[in-house]
This record gives sequence, structure tokens and C-alpha cells, in this order.
Amino acid sequence: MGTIQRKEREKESRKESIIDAAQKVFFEKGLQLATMDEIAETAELAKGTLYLYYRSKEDLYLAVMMRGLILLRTMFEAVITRQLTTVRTMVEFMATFTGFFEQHRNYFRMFHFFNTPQFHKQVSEAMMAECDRCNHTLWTLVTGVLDRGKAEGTIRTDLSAIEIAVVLWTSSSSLMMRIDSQRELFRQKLTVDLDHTLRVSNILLLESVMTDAGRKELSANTI
Amino acid sequence: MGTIQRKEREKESRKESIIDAAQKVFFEKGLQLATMDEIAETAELAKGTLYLYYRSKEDLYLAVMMRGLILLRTMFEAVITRQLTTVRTMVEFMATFTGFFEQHRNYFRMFHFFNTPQFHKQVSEAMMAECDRCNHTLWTLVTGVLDRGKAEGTIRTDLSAIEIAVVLWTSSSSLMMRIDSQRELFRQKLTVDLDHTLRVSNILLLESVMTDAGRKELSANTI
DNA sequence: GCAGTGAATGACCGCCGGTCATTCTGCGTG
DNA sequence: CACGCAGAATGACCGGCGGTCATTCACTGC
Repeated sequence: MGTIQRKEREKESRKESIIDAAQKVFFEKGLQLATMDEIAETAELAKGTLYLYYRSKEDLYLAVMMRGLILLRTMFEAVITRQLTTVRTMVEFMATFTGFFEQHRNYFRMFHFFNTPQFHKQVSEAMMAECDRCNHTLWTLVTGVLDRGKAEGTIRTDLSAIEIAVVLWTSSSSLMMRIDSQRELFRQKLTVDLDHTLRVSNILLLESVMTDAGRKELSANTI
Repeated sequence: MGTIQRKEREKESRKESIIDAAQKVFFEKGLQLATMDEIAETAELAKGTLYLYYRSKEDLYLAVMMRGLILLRTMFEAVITRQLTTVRTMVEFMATFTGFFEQHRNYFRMFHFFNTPQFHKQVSEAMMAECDRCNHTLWTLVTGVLDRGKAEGTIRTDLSAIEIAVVLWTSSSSLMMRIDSQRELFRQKLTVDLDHTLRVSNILLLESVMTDAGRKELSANTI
């Protein structure tokens, strides 16, 4: 009697279709302006049903965001599969992240919610834990590459891999966030091309965490 | 007949006392959890009165945030008054920013609202413009110093001053934001001391925007 | 003291996140 | 085939909140 398994599958697919609807609405309206009623309508379900699968609006938001996180991780894994040198892998990581920002802007915007001051208060423990786990695997991907680089002498050994990863991620993501929201302001009021700034910032940071050997290879790869 | 002027003064002081109340509540609860009713009660005014002085909750939030911005600018100006060398001034700027983060954490948290994706949609034009102006003067303070450094040969001339300022500000503020919200998570799950990471990141970035001469002076100042 | 003006009030509105008594559905059983 | 029951789905409803506006209040200048 495979009834129980079928029920399980149906439950999963229902969860997915709810995320589909939520994604549509969140992408269009953002967290604040989106309403659970609209998501329910888009999903062709009653509002109450949404709450059978997700505790709160924020939980649902996080579920959508997680899709983005997983997508990004997949893209990073694809880079690793190419078996490039450490330096080139790092360059590709940065390019991939920038590409993700450009191609999947809606997902990227959702990441911002993560850094909200009272963020953790608004989300259920379970969802939070799942998110942490996903995040953790992303960090591990990058630190793995960096540790290899340290062993082969292209990455500075006096800095910890995870610290390097945090600095690179944080800097470039916050710059992209700024590009997203204030590009025009900066172009007009301060005549700055933030896209250029992002490229410069990435290169400066990559250089500064590399040894001379690494820097040499880097400059050959970024002309 | 100084009546009109007195009225003007009273209006101003009323606005200030509303901000006082709003600050108290926003500091305690954050933007989402704070309510206009509570702010009104704290200010000992009716809710309707708040709306005679500020268009919306977000506008009021921004008014409080602006106090923080002005405070930070004052602290930066104090650094400039000390007439240090360019390199030392930049080091002090970074230290001042970190100090601001530690001493005035509540103001700092409010800055986060700035980067929210649909932020500009929630705030009145007038408030936004005032905010931009204040921001602009902050950028100018820093770029002034950087330009001097370029002239005297401690700051790289192949990077624009405003770009350097943006990179430094963005990197360190986003790292601080992370420290604020995820310090314990990183310490426990990844055994990273983000405060250390911040110091490292600041030094790496400062180094990377300086000439050899600048770097030399920097290393003498950061032991 | 008496208009008149502009500030202050708080009852009220509409909206939205979230709940829960009720209804519906389909499976297993007699 | 009929029946009963578990659990899924529903949507009317609730409380709270941002924002409004007709009414009241306070002060000024005549």
C-alpha cells in the first residue's frame, strides 16, 4: 500500500507549488508589499492552507530565498568541476557571483533580508537551521579551494581561509547591493561607475590575499 | 511681534521631541516591531499629531537615522581637525567608524534600512533628498583626504578617490553588520572571530589603495 | 471678551498576517 | 457498496497597525 509514500510526495509537490506562487509574488512586490492573500490566490489555494505548510510569511520568504542559495551553490560547484587552478577558480567564483547578481537579481535581492537586524526573531528555528546548513556548505566550497591555494603557495598562509572567504563575499555582495539600489544616484551625483568599482574592489581584494606567485598568475588572468 | 519666530521655534522643538520619542522606541524595537501608537504615547502626543510633522513611519525612522549620520560626520570632522597625515587620517577614519559601530550600535543598525531594495519607495522625496545631502558631505570629507594623499604620493593615483571611499565604507560597514547579527554563529559554527576579520579586512584594503610610501607609513602606524 | 486661525486630538477606516471551527475528500473497513 | 473517519482544505473572522479627518482646543490679535 504505497499510499503513505504517495501522500508524502503530494505534500512535497504542494510545498513546491506554494513556493512557486510565493516566488512570483515576492519577486514582483518584495517582502513588505507582498501579501499572503495574493500568494494564496496565485497558488490557487486558500490562505489558511499556506499556513499548513509554512509557519509565517517570513518562513515562506526564506524558503524562496533558499532556492537562490542552492542555485548559487550549484553554479559554484560547476566552477569546481572545471578543475582550474586555485587562482583561476577564485577569479571564476567572483565572476560567477557577479553573474548571479546580474542574471538572478530577484534572488540576490532576497539575500538582503538575511542581514536584517532582528531577522532571526521573525523566522522559525527549523527554517533558520536549514538555511544555516545551506550557507555552511557554500562557505566550505570556497574555503576548500583557498586551503588548496595555501598548500600550493598562491594564497597567503597568514590569513585563515574562512576569513578570506568572508571578506570577499561580504565586500562584493554589499557593493552589488549598492549597485542595485543606488547605481543611478552615484552616477549622477558623484559621477562614479559602481560596476567599475566592483571590478576594482574584487581585484584589489583578491590580490591582497595572495602571495606574489598568486598575484603573478592573477594578473595574467585578468587582462 | 516675535510671535511667528516663536511659533517656528516651537515647531522645531516639537519635531525634535517627536524624534526623541521615536528614537527611544526604534532603538528598542526596530522598524518593524515599533508602532506609531507607542511612539505617540512616548512623546505624550496623539498619534495624529505625529503625522502633522512626519509623513510616515519610515520618514520618522529616517529622521532618527539622520541624527546618527550627523553624529558620525561630526566624529569624522573631529579627526580632520587633528591635522594628521593622510595615512594616519585614513587609519583614524576606519577606527572612528568602528568606534561608532561599537558605541552607537543602535544608530548603526538603522543604516541598514538604507540598503533595503524598495527603500526609496517608502520614503518621501523631501526626506530622501535631505538624506542624500547629508550622505554627500560624508563622502566629500573622505575624498578630500584621499585627494590630498594622491597629491602627496601616499595614495594610488590610478584609483578614483570616490571609488576608494565607496570600497572602504561598503566593506567595513557590511562586515560590521554581519558582526552585529551573526558574530556568535560564526564563532561557534566556523570558529571565526569576525572582529579580527574586520581589522584584517580594513588593513588589507587600506594597503591595497596606497602606494609603497603610504604602505610604509601605514605599517609603522598599525603595529 | 470675542472671533478666527492653526494646532492637537482620537475615533475611525481599511488592510493584512494569522487562526480555527467547519467542510470536504478519499481511503480502509464491514 | 455504504459508511465512518482522519486529515487536508477552506474562508469567515480576529486583533493590531498605519494612516485619516471631522471635531475640539488654545492662543493671538483686535
